[in-house]
Amino acid sequence: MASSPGIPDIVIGRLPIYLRALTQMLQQGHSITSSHELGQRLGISSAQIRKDLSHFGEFGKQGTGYQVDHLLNQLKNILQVDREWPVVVVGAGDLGRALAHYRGFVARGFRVVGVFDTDPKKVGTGEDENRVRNMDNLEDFIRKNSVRIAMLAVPAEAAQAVSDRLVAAGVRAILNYAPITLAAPPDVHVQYIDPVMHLQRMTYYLE
Amino acid sequence: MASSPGIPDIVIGRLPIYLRALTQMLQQGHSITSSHELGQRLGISSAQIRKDLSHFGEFGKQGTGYQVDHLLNQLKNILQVDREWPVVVVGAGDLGRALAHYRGFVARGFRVVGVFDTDPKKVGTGEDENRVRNMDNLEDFIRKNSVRIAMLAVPAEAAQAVSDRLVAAGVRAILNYAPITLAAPPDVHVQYIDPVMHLQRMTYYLE
DNA sequence: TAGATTGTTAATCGATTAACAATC
DNA sequence: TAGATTGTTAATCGATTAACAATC
Repeated sequence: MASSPGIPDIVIGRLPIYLRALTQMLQQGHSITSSHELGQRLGISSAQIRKDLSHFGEFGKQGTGYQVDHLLNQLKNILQVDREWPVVVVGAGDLGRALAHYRGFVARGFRVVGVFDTDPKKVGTGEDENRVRNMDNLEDFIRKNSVRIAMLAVPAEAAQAVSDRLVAAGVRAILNYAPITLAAPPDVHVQYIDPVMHLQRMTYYLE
Repeated sequence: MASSPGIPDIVIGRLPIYLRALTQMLQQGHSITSSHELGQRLGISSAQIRKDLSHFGEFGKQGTGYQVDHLLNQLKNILQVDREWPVVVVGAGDLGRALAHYRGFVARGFRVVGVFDTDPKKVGTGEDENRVRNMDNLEDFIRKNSVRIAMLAVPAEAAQAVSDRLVAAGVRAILNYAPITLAAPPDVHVQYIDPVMHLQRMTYYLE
């Protein structure tokens, strides 16, 4: 999770938000926008958006604003999603299969190229790229396909062990759906998705 | 999303992380811990953990640390997850069904009490509480069951309209899986889960 | 030109960390 | 008692915001 250069992590975290909003704007036919308009949509100040973008260059025009498609492409380039990253899904339970079937990845830079599970009943089920593979072949597959990104949808008890195998095989980014904090080397990026944590954050404010 | 009292939002957001780690510690048989130990596990400084907790009271003992089960219960109380919140899932696609089937909610304060979809082919499928209900009955169901929390797993195009209906019916917390920013009144809390945004955040650092 | 909006600097605000007295 | 760790204060650090010259 180390970030050597000068750009704050929190800024990087907002770029995908901008990217998503700009994509939507383009779909809605907006060809020009401004930091003010974008900010209003997202509940972010216009100053923050301009400041964030200024870390990477100048993308706008005084008096006019930003060309949506141009800014979009710049952000894709910065985030390195102007290409298609192969991704493996580990765990073929309900969630793993939902991830494997999800149609929204490709348009945004990712393609699920392999799904893995230990359960012999699950291995072999599913169509094409979603055919569930045996976990024994995990490392081979990752190496042969130069996979750098994995989504982890196994039970909490298994998550750390699987994570270690992924890292050893060359994975450098893990999106972990198991509700535990993973231990990983500093050059491996881990992000967490745990719906319960989001819900618990909201119940604090309820009533 | 308004937070009137003095406790920073960012602090509230860390409490579920502490809660999760403490639960795991208890399972592993630790009955006592310290801010230092907890911090190491989570990659957070011990000072920050003590500072965060100090907003809510004094939960430790000098020289000793924290009684895990006691701190756990205190945090559950603060976050209001020392009870069981009824939750509806809207959208019975792959993701919605995965959420409906997920066994991990109940132990952490939430119970899926209803699943809704517009598709007549889906309505009526599923067992017991997971039986998919017709969207026409959404408002009635929410009111009758005093539901305050919803998980939104519908296509992006439908999300805003469904959100408006949920809010009108009394929902005050929405966990949105659709990849769009929702517009909602200030007293409605919205959290977002978009795996692609997490992936895009990591690709920035790859290579 | 007049109006609008950028990119950037300086000021403000808030969060994190370091340090330590209190005390178990 | 001696060692350890809390809760809290003050210092540091970093992020956000306000303001504005530049300029399209």
